[in-house]
Amino acid sequence: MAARAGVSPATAYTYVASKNHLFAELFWRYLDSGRPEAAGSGALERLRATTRGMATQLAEAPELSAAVTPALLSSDPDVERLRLRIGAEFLQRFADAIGDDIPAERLDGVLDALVLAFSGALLQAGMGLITYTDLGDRLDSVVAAIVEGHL
Amino acid sequence: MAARAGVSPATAYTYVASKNHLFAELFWRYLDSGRPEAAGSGALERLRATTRGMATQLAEAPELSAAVTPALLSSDPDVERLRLRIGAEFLQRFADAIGDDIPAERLDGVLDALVLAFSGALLQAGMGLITYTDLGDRLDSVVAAIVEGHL
DNA sequence: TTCTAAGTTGGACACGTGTCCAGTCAGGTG
DNA sequence: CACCTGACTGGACACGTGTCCAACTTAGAA
Repeated sequence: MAARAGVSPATAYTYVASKNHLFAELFWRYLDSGRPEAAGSGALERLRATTRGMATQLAEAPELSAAVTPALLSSDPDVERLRLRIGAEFLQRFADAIGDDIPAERLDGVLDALVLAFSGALLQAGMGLITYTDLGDRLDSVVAAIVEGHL
Repeated sequence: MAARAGVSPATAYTYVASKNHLFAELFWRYLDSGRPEAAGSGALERLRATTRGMATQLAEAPELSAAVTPALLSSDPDVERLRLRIGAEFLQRFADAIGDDIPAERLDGVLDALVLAFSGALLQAGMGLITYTDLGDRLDSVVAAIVEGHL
């Protein structure tokens, strides 16, 4: 990557702390570039639009998505920062999608379940167990299973 | 580890393919050693007993649990085999816990959500975002959020 | 006894991922 | 003009994770 950027490896390390940090940074910027404006009449519809949107985005950059999975596990402080930001971003998007369609006393559990399931799905895609293309369909049914009964 | 086993590193590599394979194998054996006999009167109760049991087990070997998280991401064929086995084991345990308390046409989605959420939780614990000790509580509310409305 | 096969070994080698540092170079400042 | 500063560089070095191989040991078969 340093070569592609026209600098020496040593110089590259003055911009990013590690390979993992580089991947995490790229992923974060890519994710951030695709902020959704998930509209829809109900929480389920908006949630699905949200996961669909993210799944589509990931499917459009499968190498990056696959590379970020192990990268985000690093204990590198710069990676940790981005990890938290990415996690918070997921949470925010799901919360926005739900709006106030789910009673406050159940919201945390549902959000938690959504974030964990989404992380799990990313993990499985990162390991090649499912393709990033299949992510969307898979998440549809999972999202439905989670929010059903809370609306 | 070779030194602890009293053999040379070269010999160790005749038994395991890689460091990742070693961790995956140890984790699988550890997981397999703690097969639950989750009994209970309802699916929710049995599911909670199942996740509780696994969370407790993981909490008792946090180093191993943390080590296996990145290890399982490896593309090493031996790791891949174990990964599938471990995933299948999770699925089986959840299916057993649910029994026939959830209608067949919804079972797949619910199981999928449970497995993904559980993987996600393992991931978060492996990254140090939550402790293995907190896993149990966290999973309780997530499991409830998922199966609620399907019973 | 001799031979064989399996298991084991030290040590050389390779690659990826960084770290470190002395030195160069270009651009702006006085 | 000389000087300074900050960015950049080659190259040496270090560590972890494996791979490979010729040689050695040992148990059991012939």
